Amino acid sequence: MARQRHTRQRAAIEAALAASAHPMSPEQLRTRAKDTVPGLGMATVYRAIRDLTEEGALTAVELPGAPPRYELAGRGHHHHFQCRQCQRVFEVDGCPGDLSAITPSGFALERHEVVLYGLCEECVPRAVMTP
Amino acid sequence: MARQRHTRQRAAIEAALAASAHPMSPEQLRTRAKDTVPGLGMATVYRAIRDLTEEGALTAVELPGAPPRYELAGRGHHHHFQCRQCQRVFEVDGCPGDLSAITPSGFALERHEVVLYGLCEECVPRAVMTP
DNA sequence: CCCATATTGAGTGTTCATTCTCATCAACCC
DNA sequence: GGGTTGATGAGAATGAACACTCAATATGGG
Repeated sequence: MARQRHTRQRAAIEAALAASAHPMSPEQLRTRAKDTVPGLGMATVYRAIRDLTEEGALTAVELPGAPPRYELAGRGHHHHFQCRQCQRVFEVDGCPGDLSAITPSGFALERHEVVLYGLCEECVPRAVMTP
Repeated sequence: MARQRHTRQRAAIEAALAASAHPMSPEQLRTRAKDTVPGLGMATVYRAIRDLTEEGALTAVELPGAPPRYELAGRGHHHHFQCRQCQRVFEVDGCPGDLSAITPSGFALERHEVVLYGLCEECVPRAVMTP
């Protein structure tokens, strides 16, 4: 059922999501929201994720080999970049475009995911120094 | 340590991998190999996967939101198509090509994954009939 | 063929992510 | 301000994927 009361914890979770530039794991979300509501429990974070997703306000970002991360919905079509060093996930604005050319014949293409891997802006310098 | 003896179960697992046109989950692998070795246990499948991967003969295919599947190594760069109906994963030969154009500036792109979703050859007809 | 021992398989353990339980707390209508 | 009751939080419970244990089995060199 939809929630009926406004609580500090729910507000903190939504604020953390709105403030973040990249999709967040439930743990990351809790850590951020704890700045506002120190006692915040994991169960509350998961409840918020469930409810917001049902409302359509939150989108799950599924990456290979990792639990889903979450970002606010309505950002339009985009992809993600995961840093192999810090593990953080960033948004990528572009898109390779129409992939029907590489779709096997007889198959119906409905959507696609592209994930880029490498080093993020912050980890590139560190990698150069450490051979 | 590397294995030292040839066993029926190991042979059955390797044969199942070689015979399959698409990456297989550990469960699928066990089901196929059981045709040859009925009593095959999961532990043996997981041990085979570990050993073959260490030897470089097996590659893990990580798909978003699903446990890894495995395919024999040495097939060259390619991507995958997952059917939303039967959940099977197929190989896709093409590749969108150079994605450095959409990589955020300052980031170092090392590799990419592309996953296509939709209906496979077998599920397309069924979907048309069932509205 | 025999036997030392690598390998197997059934069951148990572990780990991780997520959900549930329920007593306590706090929104919000009055 | 008080009371109703929905929301929270700590911890236990669940579920999935995979690794470990160990007695029984089977491989392959001699």
